[in-house]
Amino acid sequence: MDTVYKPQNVEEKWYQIWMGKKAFSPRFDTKNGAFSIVIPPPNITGSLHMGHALNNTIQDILIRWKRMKGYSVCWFPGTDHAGIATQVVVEKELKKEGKTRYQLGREKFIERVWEWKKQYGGIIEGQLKKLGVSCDWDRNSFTMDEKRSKAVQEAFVRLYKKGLIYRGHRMVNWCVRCLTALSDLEVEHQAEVGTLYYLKYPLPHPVPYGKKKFDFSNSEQVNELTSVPGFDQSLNQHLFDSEGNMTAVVIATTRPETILADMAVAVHPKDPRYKHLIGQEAILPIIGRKLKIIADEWADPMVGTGAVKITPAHDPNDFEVGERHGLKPIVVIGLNGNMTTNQILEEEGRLEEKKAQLEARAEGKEIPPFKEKRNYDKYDGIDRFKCREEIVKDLKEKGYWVKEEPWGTSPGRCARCGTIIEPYLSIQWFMKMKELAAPAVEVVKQGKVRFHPERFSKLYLDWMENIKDWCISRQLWWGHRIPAWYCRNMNCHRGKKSQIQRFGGLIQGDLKDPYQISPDADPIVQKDKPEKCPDCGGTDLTQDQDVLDTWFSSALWPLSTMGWPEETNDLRDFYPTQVLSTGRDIINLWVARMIMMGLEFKGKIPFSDVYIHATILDREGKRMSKSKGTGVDPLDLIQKYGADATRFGMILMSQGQDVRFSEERIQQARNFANKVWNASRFVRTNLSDDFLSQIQPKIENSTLKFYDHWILFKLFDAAARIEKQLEQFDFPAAAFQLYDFFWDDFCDWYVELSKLGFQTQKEMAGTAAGESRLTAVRGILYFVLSSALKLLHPFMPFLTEEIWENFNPSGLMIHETWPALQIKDILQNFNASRNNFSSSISQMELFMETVKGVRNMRAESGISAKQETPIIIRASDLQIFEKMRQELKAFTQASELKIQPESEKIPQKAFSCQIPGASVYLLLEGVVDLNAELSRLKEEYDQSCRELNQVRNRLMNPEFSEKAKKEIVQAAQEKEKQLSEKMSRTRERIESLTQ
RNA sequence: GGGCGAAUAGCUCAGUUGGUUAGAGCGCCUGACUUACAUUCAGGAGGUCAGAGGUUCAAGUCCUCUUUCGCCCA
Repeated sequence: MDTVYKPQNVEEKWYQIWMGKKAFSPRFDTKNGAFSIVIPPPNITGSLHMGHALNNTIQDILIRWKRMKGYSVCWFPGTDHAGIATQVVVEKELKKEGKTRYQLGREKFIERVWEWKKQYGGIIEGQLKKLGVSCDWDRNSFTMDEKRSKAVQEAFVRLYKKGLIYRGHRMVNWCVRCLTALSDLEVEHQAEVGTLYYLKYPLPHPVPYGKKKFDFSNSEQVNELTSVPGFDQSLNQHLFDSEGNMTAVVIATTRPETILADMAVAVHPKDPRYKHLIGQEAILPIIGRKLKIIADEWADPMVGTGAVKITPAHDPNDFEVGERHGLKPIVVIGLNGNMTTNQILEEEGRLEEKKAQLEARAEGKEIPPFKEKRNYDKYDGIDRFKCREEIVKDLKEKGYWVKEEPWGTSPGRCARCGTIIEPYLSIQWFMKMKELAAPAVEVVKQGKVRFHPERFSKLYLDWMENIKDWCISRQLWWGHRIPAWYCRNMNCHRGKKSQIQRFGGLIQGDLKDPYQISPDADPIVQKDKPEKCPDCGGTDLTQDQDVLDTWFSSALWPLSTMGWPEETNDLRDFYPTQVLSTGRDIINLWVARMIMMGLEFKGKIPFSDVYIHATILDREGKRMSKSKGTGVDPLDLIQKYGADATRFGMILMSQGQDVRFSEERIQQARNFANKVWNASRFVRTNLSDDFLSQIQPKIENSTLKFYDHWILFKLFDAAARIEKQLEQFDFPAAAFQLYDFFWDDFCDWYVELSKLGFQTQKEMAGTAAGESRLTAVRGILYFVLSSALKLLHPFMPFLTEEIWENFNPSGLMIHETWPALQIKDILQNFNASRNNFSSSISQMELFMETVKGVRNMRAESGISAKQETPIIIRASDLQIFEKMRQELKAFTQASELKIQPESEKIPQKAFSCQIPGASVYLLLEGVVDLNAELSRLKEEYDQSCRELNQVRNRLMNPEFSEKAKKEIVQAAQEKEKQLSEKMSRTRERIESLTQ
């Protein structure tokens, strides 16, 4: 064994061995039942980031722990096809070749994506393997593979037939860059400072304000006017003529570019400022369209002027207002985010002229002008934000701009590309969520599905209880194509209903609308393509162009990985799973949907415990970002420190819900791995092969010393805590427990003490007592180390496996049995009594106090640790010190150790310290700096005095002894006794020095 | 606007149902190559627990308010 652990040399080897021996496959020969987890499938375009690394480490800890505990364990791995992301990646590749996906065509493009997937889609799986995950790779799944696609089709058809999936003409979130609809959860909002523009819409004729004719010179009337809440007097000049009649209405908007699509002006029905305008008309600037002034509660009197323009085609709320008031939506922003006047042109009968213009442009001919020019023609085809500037400029020039002010907004942005999304009216597929959510709410409320930490259930419930229908169709090519077909026979009843409709979302320069089929269409929904139309028998059928949201297939993941809808053995054996571990950002996006689908299709929850792990942030506390270069690549860490250290370090830092990454933690873990390695090396070199070949070395309690008992107690205590912490998903606590036990207790104290055991054996070589003591020390070392290695294995699989080979060459650590250590078993195992153990433990504590006291004195007095010095212990109980004379002498580097009753004279030329029940003196041969010793003692005395006062104050309070628990009062009394005893010893010492 | 979380040593973080002198790692200072390990060992310094008020015999811990920061939802 090398003196330094080199992870790079062993990790690959062990992963191959585990794979070769099928160590990750479930074993059904156990009595403990099943334990299964489905992996949150990483995206095939992605590469391993810190979130993956942490999450998969957590799952692997659980999996390896349960495997060692004897469960039939299965971890289902797999990847996700990531519709948009993958399509974008392949499109970029095509762009380098100067091609677009449209040139390739849908089929060819999809072939191309599969090729890409074959080449790069497995990268992340390889990266997970580097981390050491023990997934059952024989059960690997991909959301687009044949089985998973079948599950998607089955689910879609069943939900459609139940009426839980429907087509609808609705306002959706549209990404003008990705050219697809998005669900609400894929839109992110971030506060920004925008502008609120106040624009004047003139009235066709003056309207008297209220009953009276309004007179500006009449202060009473002005007062009446301004007494209306929210009335902005500075607008008077824009609103009234000299007669006091209203001549215009001022609206406030953040999106002036959409005025082209304005269909009404709305005011609140109770708003006194505008009561008299309801039912009147206003004239839309630039366009000249006459707008009805309508009363609708959507208009908020507190915002802007209280009057608001209504653009049914470009705002979800306005759309609803439009529905209520029968307003026609007119689309003026195209699918790509550029303005389009096509619909307006169509209404004006000028669309043919535009077509001619486009054709002329395409052929390079002279472009014929419109016969009649309109002043809004120039906006056609320009970017929506550019258009905003243009329109504001034009409104200013023409006197319609009143004022503008900064305004807080939070525009929706595409979660994938950051582009500001456009509310877009289109035909999409939706899933009805209320009905599906109801049972999924119940299972969480009843505690059948538990979140860890618990508070995340609130997040889940809040969302689920206010759930809206889910837009599941995407205008992409890569994904599960919706299994719906339409008849195109115009003579067929069904075919007529399916007729292609065009909506406003035209892309400028390409008048061919994306294929849209009437919202009234009656699709044939089934898993495979129908041979003919069930109504007319015609074969001219066309499949829906849309694919499903990737999350649709993810929602089925726990079912589909196990082969649903087939009644598979895996479903029988492993569904439901026990734990789902993931990040909090996808609780609603993914976890909630899996619960709904699991209940819907299997009638069972998909998992009982949801663990939400910490989010690893960068050093500044910001989200790690690849583009900003603030990301930490876990593969670099694995390369540098080893997979085990990366795993352990991440766990150490993963406390709380947001964690700043610190490489120091990984280093700490690397150092720990090395410590474990070297301690194992020490133990191994002190064990003979013969010893290891014995099944279980017999250890007689009579051969055990106090520190043997102590380390056993510490081991059992640690094991019990670790077990509990793992059960409670407290991984950092378990890791720290292992760290502290192994390093502080085992290495720093026990291993050092055990060396004395080996020395003793030398001295007593050949004697029976020496031999049995040697066996005992070896036995304890082996027992404690091997137990600790097993406890450590789920956290550091490679290291422990590599070490284990040296102890047990024929077996694998991954197959070892988890140490079931409980404090009560300790006595039985070692045939010892409770008293025996507890006195050993307090003896060890006293031993450590004494040693630390002497070490401290040596450091403070500048005596090297090596220099042997006489030491005197004056104690009330001599026996207890006599019992550990040998160990004390060795650990304090005493040239001579005297254990004396307190009646003995106090040594003069010495440093001293007080420990419970005794004073320890370090005798100095040369001159003792008595002043240094005195000031040290005085400080100690003062400190004790302060503490004593605190304790006494508490004890003197009658309420304390009345109300506090007995143990607490007793502890305080004990403390007082100890302190006053210590103080009298210190005082005695001070007096002896000052006399 | 609503909700959640955080604020503890120079840095990153622990701190169980309130109960001895508030801990760890790193960093810093002092000393040591002690036959498993310098990725080590021994010792030390360093904290008004964000601020104010309250409950209690007792508050880092519970309650209220304030300040700062992060996240989520609308």
